Amino acid sequence: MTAPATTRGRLVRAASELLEEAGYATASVAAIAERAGLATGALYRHFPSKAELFVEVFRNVAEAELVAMESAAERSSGFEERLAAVIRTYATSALRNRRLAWALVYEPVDPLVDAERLAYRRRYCAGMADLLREGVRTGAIPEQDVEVAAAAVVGAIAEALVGPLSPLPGGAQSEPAIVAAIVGFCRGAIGLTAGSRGKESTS
Amino acid sequence: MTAPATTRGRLVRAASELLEEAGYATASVAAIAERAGLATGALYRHFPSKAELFVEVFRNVAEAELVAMESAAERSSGFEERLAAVIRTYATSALRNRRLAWALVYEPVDPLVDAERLAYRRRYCAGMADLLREGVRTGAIPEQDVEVAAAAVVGAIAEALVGPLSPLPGGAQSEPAIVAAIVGFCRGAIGLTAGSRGKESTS
DNA sequence: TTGATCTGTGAATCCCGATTCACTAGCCTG
DNA sequence: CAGGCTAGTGAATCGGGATTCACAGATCAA
Repeated sequence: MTAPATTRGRLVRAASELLEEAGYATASVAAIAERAGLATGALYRHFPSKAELFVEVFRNVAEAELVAMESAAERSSGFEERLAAVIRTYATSALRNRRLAWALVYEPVDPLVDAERLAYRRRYCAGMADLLREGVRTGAIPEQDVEVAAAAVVGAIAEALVGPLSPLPGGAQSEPAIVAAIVGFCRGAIGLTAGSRGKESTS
Repeated sequence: MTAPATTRGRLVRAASELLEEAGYATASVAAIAERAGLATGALYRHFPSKAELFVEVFRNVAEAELVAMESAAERSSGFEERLAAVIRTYATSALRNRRLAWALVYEPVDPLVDAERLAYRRRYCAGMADLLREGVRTGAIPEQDVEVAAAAVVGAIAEALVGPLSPLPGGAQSEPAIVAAIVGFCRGAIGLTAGSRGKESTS
């Protein structure tokens, strides 16, 4: 986000940008190096392989994402607010950059990078499970299988936001509306009273 | 499922099997041909490319899946039963063969094959949206954004079942329990009263 | 029987992107 | 300034899998 002072930093930056713009597949070593203003060989002075470079890219992005969600959770108090804040944070960020979100969640990558992504998802899912557990403990939501519920919540958000079926491509809707619909969906899903469910009037 | 009478059929069969067993990446032309008892070149007598072969494979599997779900829906009456039947059908089949389900939903494939997969998901999602719309119309579930809800339901199921975070790999649970948890989750998600939510007792 | 067409063979070829490597340029240190 | 280090160059190499192709056998119609 700030200054890619070092060459290494510029490479990471270039790789991130290409990932955002055109996906992992298009982010060839040649392209990355060129964008960083280097020749292909130089990349290997800084990373043992393309995969390792992307491990770092993924780690960066994922870390930032997780931090944002954690701080969002801390900023709000009470189970319901926390849940909404976490979902909204993720949803908003994913919506801001769909391609990146897609790469982070679904896009095919080397096994090495995949491991990183998996770790990220696990942490995200674990965090969600913790949150749900808290809700169950305090009686905010009914007894339930929090592991499955957490996975399902994560999946629901991901699919609704970045999946190939996501609403925008087809029947355009405003982003806030989508986010609201998702929050409502998830609330109901885990047993909170529903509140608004996105669409107020029959269209 | 029945007789791979024609050579073409044997190729499709072989490709499906390899897809199930080890995924798209491992299903090289050489491997497919070998399993079908042919030399690599022969494949090209029947399909213009590997991708086109897999388009057919995907189409077959997806078609069967959709038919199964439709017939499940028709066999049951009333919104709640229909919904449960559809989810249970999908969940059960995915659980029976996770690898295939994964390939069908997430695994990296050529653009050509991807288009086929996308079409399949769209149809599935559209079906779900129709079902939800019916629910809204009959008053079984509250007014809501059925498009987003349908996508979220599909995503929740997929993630909970075949996603890398899915419960089985880690903390083993019985399949029926997972299916039940998912059905409960989805019921709540769209605004049905929850009923059982999978876990009856605090573990 | 002849030859035309179809199906199959499998080694050779192509393609394409990651990786290597011989070499250059700047820079610090004694 | 020589020697040694780091950073960088970009063409050549490598690897792996899809695709092609020159060459059979088999079948069938005339």
